[in-house]
Amino acid sequence: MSENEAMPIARRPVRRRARKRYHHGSLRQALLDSALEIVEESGPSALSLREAASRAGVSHAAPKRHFATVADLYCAVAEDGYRALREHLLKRVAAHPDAAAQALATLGVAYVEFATLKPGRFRAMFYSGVTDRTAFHPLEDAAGSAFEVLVDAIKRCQQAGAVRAGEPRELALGAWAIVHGLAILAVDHQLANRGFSSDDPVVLAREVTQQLYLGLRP
Amino acid sequence: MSENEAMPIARRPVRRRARKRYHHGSLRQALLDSALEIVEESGPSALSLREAASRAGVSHAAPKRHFATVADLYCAVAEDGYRALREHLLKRVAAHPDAAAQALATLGVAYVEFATLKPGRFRAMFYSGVTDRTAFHPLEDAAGSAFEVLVDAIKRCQQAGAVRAGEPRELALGAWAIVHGLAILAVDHQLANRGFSSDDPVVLAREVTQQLYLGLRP
DNA sequence: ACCTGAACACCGTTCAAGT
DNA sequence: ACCTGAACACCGTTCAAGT
Repeated sequence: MSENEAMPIARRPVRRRARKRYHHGSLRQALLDSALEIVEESGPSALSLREAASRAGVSHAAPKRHFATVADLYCAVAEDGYRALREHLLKRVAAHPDAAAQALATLGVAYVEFATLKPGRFRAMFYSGVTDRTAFHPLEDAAGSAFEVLVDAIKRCQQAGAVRAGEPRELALGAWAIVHGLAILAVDHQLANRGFSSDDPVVLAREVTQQLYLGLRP
Repeated sequence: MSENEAMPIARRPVRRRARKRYHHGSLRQALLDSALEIVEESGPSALSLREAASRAGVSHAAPKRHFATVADLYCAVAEDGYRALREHLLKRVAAHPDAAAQALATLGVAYVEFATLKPGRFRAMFYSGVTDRTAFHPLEDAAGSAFEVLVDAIKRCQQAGAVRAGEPRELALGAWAIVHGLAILAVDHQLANRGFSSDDPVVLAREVTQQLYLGLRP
């Protein structure tokens, strides 16, 4: 919005600091930090190599060595996002070391909570602009690690007799789908004005995870 | 990809046909058709006013009267998509006029089926590039109408004793979230190489809707 | 009312050149 | 190895001008 007009003045000190040495030293991380700023400020579609370079205080062609194309920068944001998501989930789950069923419910709510805390980052993680993300192995690994947190929680519930028998990964898919669907709909403002019991996605997440646990049948 | 190189030759006849009259007559529809072509060919991020104008055989500034900004074009694609989605859902549900529970299950599978049949269009409907879609009332109305199909199916199930008591809209939200999450993950290639029982999103949709119906509890 | 063509400020991407 | 600056082909958006 109006951040774009104010930006050249606001980032001058950053630019000077970054140019003390010709070799930046940690340009990759600086570009990633800029990228996170941009998506959180203006949404995933506002992310560009040139703007990230500008905020890092380097020329528009400088990112090339670190991010060959803009898709690489998007994937780095997504990878970083999956790592942060995993950390967030583990932190929330740690509060329920013994209660397996409660840990699973908390996990679902925490997923939606993560999305609402950093909507720009979450939307960037699932931004449809990048089609061939399966080619980026670090991203695939980070996404897989986050998913395993959910699979483990399902397994623990089964051992505790709190979840019915079945392939844990398959059950985890349903649990992922329901909270992911809710989170994506929430950050894309698709849930507004539709007569739901609350406007808070986290409250809706509690309802919806409960629905999945109990089932729709009478 | 390589469609871009071949395009100028391929669309010459269209251009001539469109320029027979100075006034195009139905430029809005022509631009929308071009837009659907583009998103299905190259994904939602490839959509642009200039490319749509070019395919419709008009100058790059011609869309202005019909779509003031590129966001308007995205919203028109999304609105059209919701109408098509509603039609698809109604068509599939019509096969089960008496069996309320089976109609509900079919609805969920049909949602994912729609996404996989027209992935570009489906991704465009939920493309994060447009942030303020709530301002576009025709889009909101079309989305609301599609959601009502699901709410009605839930109500019928409750009347038939196939779904437990509760606010129908709230139950519909959970059902929407789980199939929407699965559909989005599928069209964004997030389900590949994760060890699920099938690579077919429609098969997974059957599993997941069944999970929601039965519940995770033992 | 509807469309054109020039104009301007952004992009991504490439490449020769500098350190 | 890492960064710069010029260059080119795309965008969105505006605006005076044509029909």
